Amino acid sequence: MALRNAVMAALLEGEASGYDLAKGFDASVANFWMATPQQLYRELERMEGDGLITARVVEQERRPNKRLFSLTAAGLEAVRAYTAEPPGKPTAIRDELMVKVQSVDAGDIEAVRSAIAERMEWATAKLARYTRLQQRLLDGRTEDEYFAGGERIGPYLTLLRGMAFERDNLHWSEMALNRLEQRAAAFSGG
Amino acid sequence: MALRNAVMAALLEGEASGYDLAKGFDASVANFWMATPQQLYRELERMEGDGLITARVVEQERRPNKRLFSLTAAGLEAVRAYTAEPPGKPTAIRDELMVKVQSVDAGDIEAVRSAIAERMEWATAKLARYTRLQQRLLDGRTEDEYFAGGERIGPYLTLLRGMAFERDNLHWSEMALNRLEQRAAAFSGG
DNA sequence: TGCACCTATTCAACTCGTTGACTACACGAG
DNA sequence: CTCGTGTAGTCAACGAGTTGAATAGGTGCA
Repeated sequence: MALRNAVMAALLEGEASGYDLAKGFDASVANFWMATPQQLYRELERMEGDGLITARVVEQERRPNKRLFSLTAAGLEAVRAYTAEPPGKPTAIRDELMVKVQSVDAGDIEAVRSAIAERMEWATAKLARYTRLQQRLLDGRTEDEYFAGGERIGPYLTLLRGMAFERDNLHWSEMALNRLEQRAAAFSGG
Repeated sequence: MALRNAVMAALLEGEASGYDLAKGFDASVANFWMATPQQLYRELERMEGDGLITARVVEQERRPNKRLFSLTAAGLEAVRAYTAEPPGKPTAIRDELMVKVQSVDAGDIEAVRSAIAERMEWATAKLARYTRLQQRLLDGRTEDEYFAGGERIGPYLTLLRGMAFERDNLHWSEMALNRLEQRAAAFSGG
C-alpha cells in the first residue's frame, strides 16, 4: 500500500498515464519513490477498482490510445488520510554503493573507486535537472517570495531535500575517492 | 542476491548469529541495508548451502544455543568479486516521509509537521550513536591518523556518509518545519 | 506470582517488486 | 526497406521482502 501513496502524490500534479508515471512523471515524486511499469499498471488497476482514481481514455492519432488517470474525491480524501497517519519506521535506506564501500578493504579498491566516480557523475546530472526544475518553479522569484505565494510547497520542499542529498553525495564521494587513493598508494608504495 | 552482499559485508566485522544481524549487528551495515529476521535466516541458510559461510554452534547456558556464521574463503572471494562488479543503477531511494511532504498541500499540515519532528528526533539519536562509534574507531587519533593507519577504512567511510546524511536530515527538517508553520499561519490567519 | 519483555530460531502465507518478452503502430536515419 | 527508437500497454514467472505467529527458556519488576 506504499506505492499507492506515491502514485497519489504524483497525481496531485495533474492527470497522468501509466506510461507517464513509469517514466518518472516529470521527475517529481520519482526521485524518492520509483517503480517499474508493471508495478504501476497493476497498482493503477487496483486503485481504479477501489475508486481512488478514474481513467479517461484519450484517443490519439498516430499513437496508441492512452488512459489518463486522475484522483477522485475519494482519492483526495485518501491523500489527506495518508498524510495524517502516524509515520512508520524511519525508511530503511538501501544503497548498494555503500555495501561495496563497506567491503572495500577486502575487495577491489580501484573498482570501488570507479563505482564512486560513476555515482558522482549522475549526482551531478541529477543536480542539474533539479536546478532547472527549481528555476522553473521559482520563475524569477526568490525562495521567500515563492513560499509566501499561494502555490503548492510540498514539491518544492522535496526538491530541496533532493538537492541537498545530491550535493552531499558529491562532497562525500570526493572525500572518499581521495582517502581510497591514499590507501591504494600506501599499498603499492609501501 | 543483494541482501547476500550486505550480509557478507557485515560478516567482515567478525562472526555473527542471525539474531545479531537482525538487530543491526552493531549498527554497521544496518544503516544502509537492513532486513527482517526471516529474510536473514533464509538467506543465511542459502549462503551456507552455497559454501560462502560456515556455522559454528555455540552452546549457551540459560539461553538458546546460537549459530555463529563467518565467511569462508569462498565467501571472501565472493566479496572481492562483488566489489569488482559494475555498479547497478543508482539506488532508488524510498522515503515515506518525502511522499507525505510532497502531498502536504492536499493533506494535513500539522500531521506532516509532527512526522518531520519525529524524523528529527531519531536523526538526532542516530547521529549520537554514530558519534560514539566514531570515537570508538578513532580511539583518540585524528581522522588523518586513522586513515594513515592500517585498519579497515570501509566502515569508517560509510559511517561518515551516514553522519552527513543525518545532519542533512536535521537541517532540511528544521527548514521544512519553519516553512510549513509559515504556511499554516497564512491559512488560518488570512 | 504473574506479566511483560529478551534471546534465538522457525513456519506459513502473503504482497511487493523485478525481469524479460511480446503486441502494435509511427517516425526518422541510412 | 529495414533498423532502431519512442509511445502505450499487457502477460507470465520469479525472487525479494513483510507480517504474524509459534516455540521455549530466562530475566526483571512490582
